[in-house]
Amino acid sequence: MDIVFKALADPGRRALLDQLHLNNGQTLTELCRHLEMTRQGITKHLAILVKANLVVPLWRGRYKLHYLNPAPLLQISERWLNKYEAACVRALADLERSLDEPRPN
Amino acid sequence: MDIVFKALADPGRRALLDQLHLNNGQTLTELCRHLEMTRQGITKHLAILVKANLVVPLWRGRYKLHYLNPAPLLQISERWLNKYEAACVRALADLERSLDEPRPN
DNA sequence: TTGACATGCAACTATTTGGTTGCATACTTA
DNA sequence: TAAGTATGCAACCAAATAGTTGCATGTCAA
Repeated sequence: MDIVFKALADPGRRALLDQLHLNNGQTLTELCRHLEMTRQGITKHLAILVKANLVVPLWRGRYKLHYLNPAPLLQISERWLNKYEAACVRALADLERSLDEPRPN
Repeated sequence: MDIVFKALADPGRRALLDQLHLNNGQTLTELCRHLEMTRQGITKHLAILVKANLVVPLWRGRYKLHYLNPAPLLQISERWLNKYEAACVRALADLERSLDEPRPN
C-alpha cells in the first residue's frame, strides 16, 4: 500500500498514468513522444509504477506494451478513503462542538 | 492536488492521520504520546499535513488542537480515482483483445 | 547479416526529504 | 513571579529520490 501512495506522489508518474489512461497499451517510445521526459526518466518512473502494480507490462516481440491496472487505486479508495469520508460529518460536528468548550485533554 | 498526494506518501503522516481519526482534536503533545516519533518529527509532518489541508489546527489558549479535514481526500476520490475505476473493465478488455493482435502503433 | 529501432542497465550528480539537536517563545497556575 | 508545560524555529546530517549520461542487449526487416 505504501508503495502505491509513493508511486502516486510524483506528478510525472501521474502524467504517465494519465497518458496511459488516454491511450492504453503504449510502448516506452510512444510514451516518450507524448511526455516531456527523457526515455530513461520514463523508464525509471515506469519501473516504480510496475512495482506498485499500477502498470502492467506485456512483451509483444520487441515491443513492451504498458497497460493501466486500476486495482490498487480501487483498494486505496475502498480501504482507506472511505474510512475518512465516513468521518467527514462527524469531524465537523466535533470541531464545532469544541469551539465553546473550556479545554480537552 | 500534488501536495496532497505527497503528504499521503509518507507512512508516518498516514499514521498521524490514523491517530487523529481515532481521536480527533489532539494536541501535539498528545500525539507524541501515541506515536513513535519525536515531537519535532511530528511537528514537521503536521506542518506538511496542514499545508495539504488534510489537518486543520485550532488554537485554544496555549493548546493547539489538530482536526482531520477529509475534504482533500474526497476530492482525490471524486476527481481522480473514479476516472480510473471507470476504465477498469475497459482496460481489461483492451488487454485481452490485444493478446492476439499483430501489433499496435 | 547489417542497419535501424526498442529497450535495459549502471554509474554519477543534484535535489529533496526525514530525522535530530538545541535553543527560544508563550501560556498557565501555584 | 517562578516553575512547568506546550509549542516554534533554525541548523544540521543522513538517506532517498529524480534526472542525466553512456553503453549494452535484443528484435525486426531488408
